[in-house]
Amino acid sequence: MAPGRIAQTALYQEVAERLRQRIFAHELLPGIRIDEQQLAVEYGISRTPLREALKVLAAEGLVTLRPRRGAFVTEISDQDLDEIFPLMAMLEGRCALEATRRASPEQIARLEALHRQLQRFAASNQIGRFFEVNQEFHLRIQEMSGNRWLRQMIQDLRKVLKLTRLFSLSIDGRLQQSLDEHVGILEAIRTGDALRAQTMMHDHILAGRQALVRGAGEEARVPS
Amino acid sequence: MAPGRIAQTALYQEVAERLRQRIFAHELLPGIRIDEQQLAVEYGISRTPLREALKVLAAEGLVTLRPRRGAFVTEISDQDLDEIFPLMAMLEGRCALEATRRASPEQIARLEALHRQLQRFAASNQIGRFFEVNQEFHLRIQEMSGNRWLRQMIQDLRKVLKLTRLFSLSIDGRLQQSLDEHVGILEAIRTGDALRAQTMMHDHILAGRQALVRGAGEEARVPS
DNA sequence: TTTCATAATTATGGATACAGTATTATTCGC
DNA sequence: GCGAATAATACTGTATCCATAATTATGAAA
Repeated sequence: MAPGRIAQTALYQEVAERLRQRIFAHELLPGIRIDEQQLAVEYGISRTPLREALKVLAAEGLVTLRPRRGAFVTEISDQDLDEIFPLMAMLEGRCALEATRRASPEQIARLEALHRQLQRFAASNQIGRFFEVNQEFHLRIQEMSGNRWLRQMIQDLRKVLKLTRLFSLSIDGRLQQSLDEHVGILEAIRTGDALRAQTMMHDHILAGRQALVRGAGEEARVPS
Repeated sequence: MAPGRIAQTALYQEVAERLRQRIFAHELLPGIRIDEQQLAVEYGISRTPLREALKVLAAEGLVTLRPRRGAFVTEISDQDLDEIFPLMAMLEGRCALEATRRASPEQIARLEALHRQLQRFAASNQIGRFFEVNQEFHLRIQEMSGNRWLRQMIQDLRKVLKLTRLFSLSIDGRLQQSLDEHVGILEAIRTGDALRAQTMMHDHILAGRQALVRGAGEEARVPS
């Protein structure tokens, strides 16, 4: 093990996180086999923590373990996407509902600050930054809902979604459309209209999926 | 390892399943520490597959791994229940909605057969059997929804719920009330009223939680 | 030339051994 | 007698080793 490491977190957790990042970065593409031995050598660790990390990722659905066959990055089908997005819409809609009911003025102000950041990144067409802050925006609302399990569930699904190359935001006009939808959501939260916030968030998520379907085939390619 | 075992599934999966059953049977109570070494000796296996099994259970939320402290059976608070039940209600409601839209006459007939079984077990006050078939009833509707992710999500939450001793069905009158609610759900599914099926299932789940809250303190004890 | 069977190689799954850290108990000092 | 510090013990975390199963390659036969 590398000396100087404080090792407060277990090694298998670190390995799991590194693998997650590589999967999310599409460096490890869905379907390919994850070579335990090679990775162990590459990371300079033994196979034991690596195997434990793979078990964790398998439980998250990011990798699929075939007995005696090895670990493979999970492949997500279009049908999976069609099943997951409506779920996400429902769950995030619920978040918006609960968040609206419990929102404090400070929390709303924080959301609006994030929204202004989004506007800036959209104006300068910084899609990467927009993507990050957008995640932060949604995460914040999930936290505001006060329901730990609801938030966890959404995060788990989002991990699975990150397996695919979803660049709905890079589709022409989607960035502005997304911003407009955020304005509506914020408005509903600000005025305390929980049901409207729920509906708008719900439709916002589904609109993301719609943009994907429309832009199918022309999705951006990222050189691994 | 026991000879004669075909061992198609990995050992860690078997161990995980055995531990799950012991946790669900409340043989391993929430909060207690799971002794790796002792269990390894007890099962006649090494610590390696046991540790992998614990990682899986941790991902499911059944056990909590405290770094350098060991594995503990997860403790569920009342607040957790208050957060989980509305979620379950929403998710199972959604299942009922989708199931209604896709229901074939054969599937409906199968549901009604299960319902008749429930009536029999209720009449003879066989709570254990009722509980089992009740699970089957709900699971069937989840499968009918055709959404793999929705079903998985509900099953995951249900696992966590099984950590606690939830015997709402053993509370006086709840058995009959549950049956009545099922009648309503079945009626909605049969007539194709998806929205009504959703609402009724939603309320059915919440009613289970309500019964629990009312019956708090007087919950029945089940040996093992 | 293609297909099937057998053998060899490689990788996964499980066991055992070792090191490091945390907890607990005992002893010493105040 | 009580509290703190140090030492010992026990358990987690990691590495190495071994066995078994799967896959691939090679050779022979059709």
